Amino acid sequence: MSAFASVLEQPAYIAAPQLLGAILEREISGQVIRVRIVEVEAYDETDAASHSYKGRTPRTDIMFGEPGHLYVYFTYGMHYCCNIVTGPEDTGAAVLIRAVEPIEGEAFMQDLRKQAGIELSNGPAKLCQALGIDKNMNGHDLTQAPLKLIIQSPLKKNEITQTQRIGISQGKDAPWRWYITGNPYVSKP
DNA sequence: AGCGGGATTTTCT
DNA sequence: GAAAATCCCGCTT
Repeated sequence: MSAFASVLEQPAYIAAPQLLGAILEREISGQVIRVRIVEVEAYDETDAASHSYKGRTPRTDIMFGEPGHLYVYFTYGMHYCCNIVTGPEDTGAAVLIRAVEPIEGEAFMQDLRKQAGIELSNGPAKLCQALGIDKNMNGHDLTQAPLKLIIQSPLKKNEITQTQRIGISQGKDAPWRWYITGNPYVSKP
């Protein structure tokens, strides 16, 4: 079994820390952008903060679908955020990507974002804009172009910080946020 | 440096 | 009708 499937078929809170350090490869307008995931949060249907908590709706349908697909949601009337659906299938689980670090194509990301430096991708709505992700990408299979997820070998435990999630009112107690310790693109340490 | 409002979709009360 | 897994801008200390 590939690393992709064996990681993502697990529950979100187990898959999430293993996605730190993974590479996202985006092809858009003939350009290639590559970034590294540096901050994630886990959500599932047992979790009051999750969109899937209150059951399956047209919007959350993707979360209950196949692991390894992309769940994009529109929020606050202005912003897109993207998640990686995890398993087991039909559990309404996903990992929110909160921050990424540019590796390649940073100049083109700046064109999409109209911002530079840390501001390129140190937050969930920011990185979606920098990668040109919108609702047309909802349900996309992350093994396929133009957006691929490439999972790397797991980071050492001392490179990862685990803490509580950000920007939610319910379920604040669950320590379901992970980030790469000391990485400058992390939205809030 | 820090607070407060605005933008405006999907869902629930 | 209001709140939400957010960000940005303008105003005040």
